[in-house]
Amino acid sequence: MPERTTAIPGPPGAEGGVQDLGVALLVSAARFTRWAGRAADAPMPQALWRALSQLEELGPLRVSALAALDRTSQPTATALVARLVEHGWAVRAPDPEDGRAVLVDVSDAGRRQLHEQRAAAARALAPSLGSLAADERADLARGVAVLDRLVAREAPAG
Amino acid sequence: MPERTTAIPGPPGAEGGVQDLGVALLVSAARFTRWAGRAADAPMPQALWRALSQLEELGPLRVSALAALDRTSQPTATALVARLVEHGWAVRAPDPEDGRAVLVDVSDAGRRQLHEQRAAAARALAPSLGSLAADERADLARGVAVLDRLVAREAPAG
DNA sequence: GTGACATGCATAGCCTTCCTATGTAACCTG
DNA sequence: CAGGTTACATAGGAAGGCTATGCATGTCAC
Repeated sequence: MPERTTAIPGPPGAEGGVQDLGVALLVSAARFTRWAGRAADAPMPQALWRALSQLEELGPLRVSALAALDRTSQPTATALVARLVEHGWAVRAPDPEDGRAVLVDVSDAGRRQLHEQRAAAARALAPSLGSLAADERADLARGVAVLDRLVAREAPAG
Repeated sequence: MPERTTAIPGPPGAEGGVQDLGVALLVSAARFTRWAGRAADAPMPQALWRALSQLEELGPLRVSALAALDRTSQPTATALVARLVEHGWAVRAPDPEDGRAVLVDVSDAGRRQLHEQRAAAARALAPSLGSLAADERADLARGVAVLDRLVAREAPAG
């Protein structure tokens, strides 16, 4: 094999960095997400799991707020909510303060489902993560923390 | 704000870490991928960009090898290759050693497109990454490195 | 050789997940 | 209460992915 030079020149030494870091991060995150999504045979499709997580984290939400948080269009959020409600994982209630708005929240069944989903994901990933050295896991955890802050910072004000 | 407790509870038991790390990683990676994918108005759809990157990194590949690397089904890889070829970003050649097989490789146009894609992604992410502190970026870079190793380790033998 | 199985890719048909554009009902402002 | 704005729903369509299946080529036992 001709050993092509790598397509993603990592930030080996100097700064080189912000540009490469962004691309490397995007590539790695995308590949990992894809891999993990297939490895874990999910009880719930990704889109629903994402939406349901947002609801659990951030309480009752309007459809449009959910759309903003999930970075989807409002129609997509409407559809997601409809499917969640069909499954019994979320409930819709009129907003007492605004007749146009709808407040969506997780149901108890949704919470249970979410825990199961997370457990399945954890099971699927455990072997791989377990094969890492302790300091690698620590690096990964710090990276995740930064990533969380990054994404949160870009989040809509709500 | 009611301050709901975090959505990602840990297993009460012993080490606590690996499980949570996996779920947190998956959640963050998925959210980041989704956010970045929308923020960068991509000249090329994600699926094509993924496939093309693999081709550039790993040289001429059989369709089935590409499928394995990209964690897609073989029919999906066939479709991706067809679209890449349509755009002129990849070329197909018969495998001289196996009449059934096809060797796919990036074209020069594909390489140019890929560089442009990466530049666009870098531009889109630069402001966010730039807003991080230097040590945060370093943490992130280390995390990405670990993630790369993790995904690579799970990759098919090829 | 030649029949039987294995392998590599293509095709068919379907589902999910998104999008934009547009409609409708409820709010607000003068 | 007319006109604009806001919040959600609906319509229609594209992309990306899957399983199942078909077809051609290799491989191996005999």
